[in-house]
Amino acid sequence: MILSQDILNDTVQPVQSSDLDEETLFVVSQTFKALSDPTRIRILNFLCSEEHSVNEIAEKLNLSQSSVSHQLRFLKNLRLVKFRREGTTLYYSNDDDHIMNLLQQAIDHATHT
Amino acid sequence: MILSQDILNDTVQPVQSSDLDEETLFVVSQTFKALSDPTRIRILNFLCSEEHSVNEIAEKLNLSQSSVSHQLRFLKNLRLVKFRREGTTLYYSNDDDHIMNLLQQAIDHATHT
DNA sequence: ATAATATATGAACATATGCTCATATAAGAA
DNA sequence: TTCTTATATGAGCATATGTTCATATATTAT
Repeated sequence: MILSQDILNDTVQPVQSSDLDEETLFVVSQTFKALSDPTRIRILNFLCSEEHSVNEIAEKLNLSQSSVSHQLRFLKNLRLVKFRREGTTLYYSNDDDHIMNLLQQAIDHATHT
Repeated sequence: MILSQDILNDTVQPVQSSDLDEETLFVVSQTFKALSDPTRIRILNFLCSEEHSVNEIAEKLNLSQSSVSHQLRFLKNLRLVKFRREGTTLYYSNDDDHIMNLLQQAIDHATHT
């Protein structure tokens, strides 16, 4: 069985550490900050497979509507999620496959250890 | 040119969102928290290629010795870095290639955008 | 033992974060 | 319009976080 980790570890070329400019530093830290909270991780993981409304998220994950809404705004500002309206209901979904991939790798890493 | 991202995106199988247990949630969030601070990102990026002493890190990155030491303790607790002693000098280095890989991917993603 | 150098640590402080509560807004139904 | 449902938002609060300052510890040299 070939895991994505193995493929990665075999193909990445040695990376040299160059100084990171402030812009990059900000974007990277913000991105990881988004993934550093259990509630946001659960929301992103829930949105990983398919779209869900705010209330669905709140109910399934046992969170308050307000808390979910606040976190979704955070994630939307970072363009990690997007939404589509249907009447009064907003369906949120994944908007950044690459970051979702990072999350999945970390989950695999943590689970598989 | 084949990028690691392309390889990844082509090989990962669709992931189903299952509920994450508390343990996994904690480990994943802690890991990303380590990568969510600009200072720690700079330190890890600096240690990416080769080992450095505490003072080297502080001088090269223009940080206080105390701040670097505190952050290194944080990173060591998460087993992201390790150290080796030589006299009174401690040389710190990367201790988790997989997480370093995540960081590099995020930096590439941010830079390459 | 004393001094010098390298690193670690604890307290204090300012700021950031995430939650709840109450309320506002928005869209559709009656 | 009024009511209902779904979501957004701001204030307030408790906790977490990152830095500095002062000092402790550890290793080596004299």
